[in-house]
Amino acid sequence: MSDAPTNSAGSGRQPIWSRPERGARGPAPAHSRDDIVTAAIALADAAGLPAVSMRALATALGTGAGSLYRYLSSRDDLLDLMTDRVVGELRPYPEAGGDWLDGMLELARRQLALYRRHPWLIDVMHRPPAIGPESLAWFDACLRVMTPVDCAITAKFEAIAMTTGVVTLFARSEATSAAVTFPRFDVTAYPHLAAAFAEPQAPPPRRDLFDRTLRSLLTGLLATDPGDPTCGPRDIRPTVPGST
Amino acid sequence: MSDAPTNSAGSGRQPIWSRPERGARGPAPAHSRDDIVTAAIALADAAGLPAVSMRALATALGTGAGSLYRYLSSRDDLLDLMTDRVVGELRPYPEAGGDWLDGMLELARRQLALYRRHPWLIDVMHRPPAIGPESLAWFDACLRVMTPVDCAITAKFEAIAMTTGVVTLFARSEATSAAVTFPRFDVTAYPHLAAAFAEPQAPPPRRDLFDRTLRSLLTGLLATDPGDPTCGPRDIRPTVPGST
DNA sequence: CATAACCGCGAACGCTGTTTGCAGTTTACA
DNA sequence: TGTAAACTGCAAACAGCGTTCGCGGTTATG
Repeated sequence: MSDAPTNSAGSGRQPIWSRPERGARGPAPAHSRDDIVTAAIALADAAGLPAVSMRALATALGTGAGSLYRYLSSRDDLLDLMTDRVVGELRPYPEAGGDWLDGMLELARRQLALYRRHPWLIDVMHRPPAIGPESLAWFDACLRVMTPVDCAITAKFEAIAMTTGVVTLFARSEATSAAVTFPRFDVTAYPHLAAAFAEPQAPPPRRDLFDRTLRSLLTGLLATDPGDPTCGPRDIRPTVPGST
Repeated sequence: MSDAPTNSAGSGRQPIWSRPERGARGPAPAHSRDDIVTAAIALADAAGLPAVSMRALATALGTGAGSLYRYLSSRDDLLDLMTDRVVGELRPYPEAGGDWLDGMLELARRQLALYRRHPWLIDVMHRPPAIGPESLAWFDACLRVMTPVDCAITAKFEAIAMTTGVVTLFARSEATSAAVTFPRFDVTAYPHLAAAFAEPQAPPPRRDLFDRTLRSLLTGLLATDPGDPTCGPRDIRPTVPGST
């Protein structure tokens, strides 16, 4: 557990979405990619990602572990498919036209809800992401929401990356909040920490930390540097979705 | 790989730092905790975290895999020790007195440098952190730097958590930047993405993304406490074309 | 001195992802 | 139509992992 991340692209093979689901010669496969992914997601939702072993998945499908390699070239392929499948749950995406910051916040909130619905996503996301069609659609939706923002595309990509990153931070923080227990140390060596714990317990934490964090981040990344031509607000240029 | 994170505290045992390094009865141990941790870090620095298997580590120490369990109750203990050891490399910590934002940025930069020096830290950090003495010292340093900020302690803890989280985001982004390759899809289904790729390649990405991100984040998180002028502007919402 | 505790060691357990060879089935092509 | 290639399912096996267990030898305590 918790070792170096890998994904299917790391092994030099092309992603699973560009491989045919079945050959044209032999008998019809007993299962489909969708069936396998559905069963795997059910297992992960029920008992976490470690429960999705090739043997357990095969058992759930009523077959053997080795047979799964007729459909997947590796377990990473399976995780890629699972990820892209649940990313599809983020649909339908909001239309362009509203405030871009509210739009991005809505997308981020939906993403956080997805992490809550499928906590194993937090574990999967450790690996370099394998971008499937649904992930591309989500990217596209982000760019559409940010259409009114007139800055370099790289800045928008940065904003997307940081947004999803912050979402994962919150998701992980929520998932492990109960496990963060400070050990009983000799706190005299840490005066500020001791003072912090000595203070009267603060009121319940602000509930809008998620929104505030993302608002600060996005405005800072996309709108705070008017002197820099590569980022920040410029002239209003009417943009049409889909136009180059 | 990339499965559910665990740490030594998860198994209900007390952290390794509160367990005696050796008993008082038998022969002197052939190795020390520090030796083992040093060897493990050397292995991880050289070949990544997967290279730090109990067998490989034992071989590097000239012993057997099972013998390591005289010193560690699990591999998670080893990872905890490794983490806390390298966190010690963040010392010496800056004195209080300067601008707290600059101080936090300096701490964050040092943390990022640590991730670059020990890339396996990115993989280790997936697990809920086991807080050792060096981690506590780092926490204390953060609180000391933020002393002039007059807000609730919970807000400072939030700021620390988000800061280290953003650092890990950047570290992971740097470590896997070469692996992020978009697949050759039919981009016609993703008009905004296609438009983004059709645009002339943007100039090299801004170098100060790290600083800008953290400045936006920290000011946004800590400057919202009413009645505190030292925390900076309260309304950082800029004027962006397209936003209502 | 005896006893309990500790150390190093090697073999083994259960688990993982993955590979391989075999038998049976379906399709494509000559 | 016949044959060969390609494909499927399956069980066994491989290599690796973290971890446990029982063994003899060593050390400190009562």
